[in-house]
Amino acid sequence: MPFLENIEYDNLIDEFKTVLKKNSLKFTKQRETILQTLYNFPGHFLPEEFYLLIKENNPKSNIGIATIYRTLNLLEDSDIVTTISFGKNGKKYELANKPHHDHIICKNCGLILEFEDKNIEKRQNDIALKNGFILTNHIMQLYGICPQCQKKLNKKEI
Amino acid sequence: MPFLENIEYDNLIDEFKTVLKKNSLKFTKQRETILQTLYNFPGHFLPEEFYLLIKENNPKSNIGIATIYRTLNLLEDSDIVTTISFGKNGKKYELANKPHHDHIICKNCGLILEFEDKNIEKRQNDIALKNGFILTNHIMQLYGICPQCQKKLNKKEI
DNA sequence: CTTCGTGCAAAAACTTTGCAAATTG
DNA sequence: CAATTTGCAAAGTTTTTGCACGAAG
Repeated sequence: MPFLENIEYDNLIDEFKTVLKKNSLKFTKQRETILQTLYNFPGHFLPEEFYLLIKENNPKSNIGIATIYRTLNLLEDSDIVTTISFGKNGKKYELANKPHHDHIICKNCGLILEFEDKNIEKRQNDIALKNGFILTNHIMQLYGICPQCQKKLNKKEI
Repeated sequence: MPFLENIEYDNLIDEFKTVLKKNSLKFTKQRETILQTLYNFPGHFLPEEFYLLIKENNPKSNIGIATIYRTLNLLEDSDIVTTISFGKNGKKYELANKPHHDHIICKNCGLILEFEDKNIEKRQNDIALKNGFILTNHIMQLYGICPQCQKKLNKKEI
C-alpha cells in the first residue's frame, strides 16, 4: 500500500531494523505488517486482537497467530512495544514510542483510556529532585470503574 | 495455630467475612489459609506461587490449585487483593489493604524510595472524574538515577 | 546458499468448570 | 439439613515449540 511520507513511521521502522540487525534477525513481510498495524491502530490490543485486525486489513497476508506472539515478544524485549495487563484480560500491547501518556483502566471491563497531565508531571519532577533523583521516566495507572460499567453494575444490584 | 493479637490481621479477616456474608458465601479453612498467607508474605505472587507457598507452610492442608484460583478471583473482585503484571510474568496478586504509597526507583542500583503526595492524588481524582471513572486505586512509579549512582556514573565517565 | 522465519499442528502452560463428597451456617 | 465449597480430573484457553518449507541477507 502506498502511503504518504511519514517520518514518524519511518523512524519506527528504522528503529526496528536496527534492533534486528544488532541480533542478526531478518526484516520480514510479517514483522513489517505487525509494526504497521501497531502504528496505524493506536490502542491496546491482545495478541488475538492483533491477529484478527491484521487478517481483516491484510486479507492476502496469511499470517499465523504464532508469528504474532513471536513478534510481539520480540518487540517487547526491544522496548518498541510496552504491555499492560489488568483484571480478567491478558497482556495488552501498545507502541512504546508514542508521546508520553498515562492510563486510566476499568477494573471491570478492561477499558483503557489515555491521559496526560503536565501538572502531575511537574510535581513528579519536584519529588524526584527533592530526593536527589534524576528522573528518566515513570509509570502511572489509575484504576477504577468506567461509566458504562457503573451503569451495568448498578442495574445488576437492583 | 495460636498467634499474638494482631488487630490489622483481624480487621482483614473481618473485611473478608463481611464480603462473604454479603454474598451468602462461607468462611472456609481454605479461604482463611489463603488470606493468612497473603498477610504473612507481603509481596506479589502468581497463583502457582501461592499454591506452593501454602503447601510448604501448611503441609496438612491439602489445598487444590483450583481453590487458589477461585479464591484469588473472589478476593480480587472484592478489592481485598489487587493484581499487577510486570513484563514476562503473568498476573501477580498482593494484598490491597496496605497503607498507600508510591515508589521512586533507581534504574541503576534498584534502590526504592517511597513517597506520598496529596497534591498528585487529588489531581488523579480530578482526571478520573473528568473521564467519568470512579477511582479505586492507582500505581505510580518514578524511574531515575539515585544520588549515589549519579556520583558513581560520573566518575566512570572521566 | 546459509541462516533465519513462517505456518501449521502438536505440546505445554495456564485457568476454569462439572461433579460427588465434605463442610459450613 | 440446605446450601455452598472442595479436590479432582476433565475441558477450555492461551502461549510456545518442533519441523519442513520458504524467504531474506
